[in-house]
Order: sequence, then structure tokens, then C-alpha cells
Amino acid sequence: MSANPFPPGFTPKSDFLRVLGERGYIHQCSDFEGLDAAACAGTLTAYIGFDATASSYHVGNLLVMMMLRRLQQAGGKPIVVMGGGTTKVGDPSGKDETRRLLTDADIAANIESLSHVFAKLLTFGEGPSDARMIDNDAWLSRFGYVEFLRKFGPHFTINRMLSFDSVKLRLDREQPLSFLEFNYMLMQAVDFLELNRRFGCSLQMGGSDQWGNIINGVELIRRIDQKSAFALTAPLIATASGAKMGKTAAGAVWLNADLLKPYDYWQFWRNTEDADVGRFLKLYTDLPLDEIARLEALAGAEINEAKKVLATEATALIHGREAAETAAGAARAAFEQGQLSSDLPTVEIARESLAGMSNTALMVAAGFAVSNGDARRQIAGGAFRIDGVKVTDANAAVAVSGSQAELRKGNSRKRLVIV
RNA sequence: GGGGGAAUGUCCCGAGUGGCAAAGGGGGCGGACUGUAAAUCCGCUGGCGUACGCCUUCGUAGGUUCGAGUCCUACUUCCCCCA
Repeated sequence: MSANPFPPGFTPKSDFLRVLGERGYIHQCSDFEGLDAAACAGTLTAYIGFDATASSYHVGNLLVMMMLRRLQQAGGKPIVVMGGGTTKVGDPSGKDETRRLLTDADIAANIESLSHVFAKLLTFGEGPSDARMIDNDAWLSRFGYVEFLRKFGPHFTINRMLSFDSVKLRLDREQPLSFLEFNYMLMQAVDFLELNRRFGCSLQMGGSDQWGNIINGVELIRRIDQKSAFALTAPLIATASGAKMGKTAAGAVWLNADLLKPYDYWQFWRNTEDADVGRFLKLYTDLPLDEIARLEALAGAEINEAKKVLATEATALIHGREAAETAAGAARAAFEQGQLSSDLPTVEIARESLAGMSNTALMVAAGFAVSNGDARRQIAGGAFRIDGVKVTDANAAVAVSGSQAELRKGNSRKRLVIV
């Protein structure tokens, strides 16, 4: 059981805080008592801001998305703020160098591609606890420079801004922090103020690296409107062996299906470390806690059953129940029955081009190697199999006679080749 | 304004006397062992070529040299001291 995230003597009365606490989402809160009272008093409206710097989110972003889902499940109203405006400036938190500036067109394209995942996790609409999505460019771009400075500048001191981790990290590493980025925290604070006024949004959530940014918003609301608002952050999730969540060989574990196939997404969860299964079930699935407790208690090789449940449930949330079952079935056929499954991710190669193709080229084509040299080294290390037969000669022609074959790299990465 | 230092393999940290594809970690990948896990041990970790090999890399741009990560000049960014 995870440690009690609440201060001594505090027991939440609201479903929202109780569930977040039980399932392990809570790292820090500006005022547990006040937030709990607000959650009990009526519909709690909370927001999380999301960057639009890439075309897909990855599992590292999933945690806070789940917090919005929990809020809605508890009767609250979630607001997704797309950072169309803030992305024009760039959040320095957690980055050790300045990102290249994105064009407005890039940002618009990213937002389009990013929005879909929220529809999977939240119910949108006009009802009291329906989710809303809003782009902060709507208000941030309206301000003139002098107007912005006069309105909000007096409420921030450089002394304090310099003390925030996002700034200190950059300074300590002797990396430049541009004035542009330095302004990011003001913009995020203004977001919170604006949402508080428009929708009565009184809570901002985020990752633990957002604490400083969120607190700035809480204080701005108190100073300008004399109202109370709250900050709540989630812990940084790492695996039991300390690796950051969501980084694998192939890069980030993307949530968009065009960047990472549901099958591979399922595999990601299937390969969870034993020690993380219970924690991840609580965070990344909707299964009830007693069911999770049962799964978590499985010992030895039986814990694999829990991992399959985790994989299927987590995949169903993002890619739908059907895709999750398909992925589970493909894995069952490929791993447990040793059969070819047409549901494995496939690589299609024309018969003519296969004729003279070397094993090296095939491995690159399958996405198992990033370069020919990499493929050669992998083959030398015995990493590559075709239909279970280890490939030994990197330069030999591919030995595939039928119309399809199973490619395998390492113990667990599989692809189907269709000729 | 003056003086002194720093920037290294585009994942991170970090050695580096003019001969360097560049020590060592971490991370990652692969092999063995397993349960598609962890731990442990071993191997790999710039690109192209079957290969003697070729190409591109040490903040940016020039220069000296047969040869430059290493020396010189200018620039960019950061740190420290003096004013």
C-alpha cells in the first residue's frame, strides 16, 4: 500500500480527493482542507494545461490526463487548456535548453492532432460536469505588451521568479534562459486567473514540475480578485528500477495510434515490472481497488495475468476496447501458442524487392534497426530471428519462401512480414 | 568596462599531452538466465561499404600545421574575480 499522501490528521471528505489519494495521484497540494471543502460544496471545476509542442502525447503525459478523468468520475468539471498561446513562448520547466520556436501553423496542426485523445478519456459537452477544451491563445494573444506588463507585472517579483526550480535548473546548468521563456510563468498564472473568472475554475493540477507555475496562478487570483484557488500536483512516475516513464528503445510511448500501434502500446504495459503492476493498475485503469488488490497479490509467474489485465485495460482507455482485445489476442497467439497472427503489426514488402533483399535491409525495413550498421551489429549479437530461426549472416538474402513470416527482435518484439 | 575560466560523441554526465571515431560512467539495445518481469554476468552503442577503406563529428566562423578536440584570431552563450 502506498504511503498516505495527506498531512497528519487530515481525511478527505470529498470523493474526488479520497480517490486521488487512494490511487496514488497526489504529490503536493496548496491547501488540502480548503480544496476538500470546495469539492464537497458543489461542482468542482479544475483545469490542466497541455503543451502543443508535438503532434502526440506520450504515456508521460497520461497521468495528469487521468486526474481529469477521475475528477469527472467524481462529478467535477474538467477543463483541458490547449496551450496554443503558451506554446508560442515555451515552458522552460524540465527542459535544459531552449526549444526552437514553433510557427503558428505548426501549433495549429499539433492541436488538431492532440485533441483526439481527450475525447477518449473525458466526456465533452455543455452539461454541468461535461468537459471543455479551450485554447489559451484566445486571451493571451489579445494583450498588448504594455497592457500586460502593467496589469500583471506588479504582482511578480524577479527575486521570487528566480527562486523557481524551472529557472534554477537552467541557471545551475549554465544554460541560457531567454527572456521570452522567463515570461512563461506569468502567462500560465494569467491562464488560471482567466479560467477562474470565466468558469469559476478553482483548481489547477499538473505534474510536480508545474508546482511553481501553478502556485503563481493561485497567488495572482488571490491578489487581483481576492479569491482562493488551489494547486494540486501529481508525483513524477518512474518504474520501480528508476527509469522515467514511457521511454523505450523505439522512443517515446506515444498515445496516437499513427505513431505507436495499439499492439505495441499493449506490449508496453505488458512488460511492466512486477513491482509496478499494482501502482499502475490504480493510476492507469478504472478497475476497482479490491480487484486491483487481488491482481497485485498474485505471486511469481502468476503476476503475468495481472500484467495482461493492465495492458488490456490501459489500451482500451486510449485505443478502445476492440483494439485492446485484438492486441491481447495477437500477443496470446504469438507468445503463448507460438502461432502467426495476422493481428501483429505488419511490414509489407513486394515479392520483387524481397528477391535480392539482405537480412540487414529487412531488419531496417521492419523498424528493428535505425541503420544498416545497427542492423549488422544486432545480427552479430544474435538479435534477429525469422520464423524462430536465428539470422546469422547479415549479407545473405532473406530466407522467406511463403507469403508471410514472423520477424522477431530480441525476446519480445515481433512483426509480421507479408510478401 | 578590465581580468580569468568553461562549452566534447546531438539521451545525460564526463576524461582528453598536436596523430582521435576520441577514456570512463549512467541510460539504451542485444546475448545468457527467466515468467514477454526484476536482479546478475557478457557484448554493442556516428554514417556508408562484403572488405584493405571512405565520409561526418568535440559551441560558431576563419587561420597555423603533413596532420587540430587539442595551438592562434573573431564571434555566441555561461561561470568566477576586479571596477
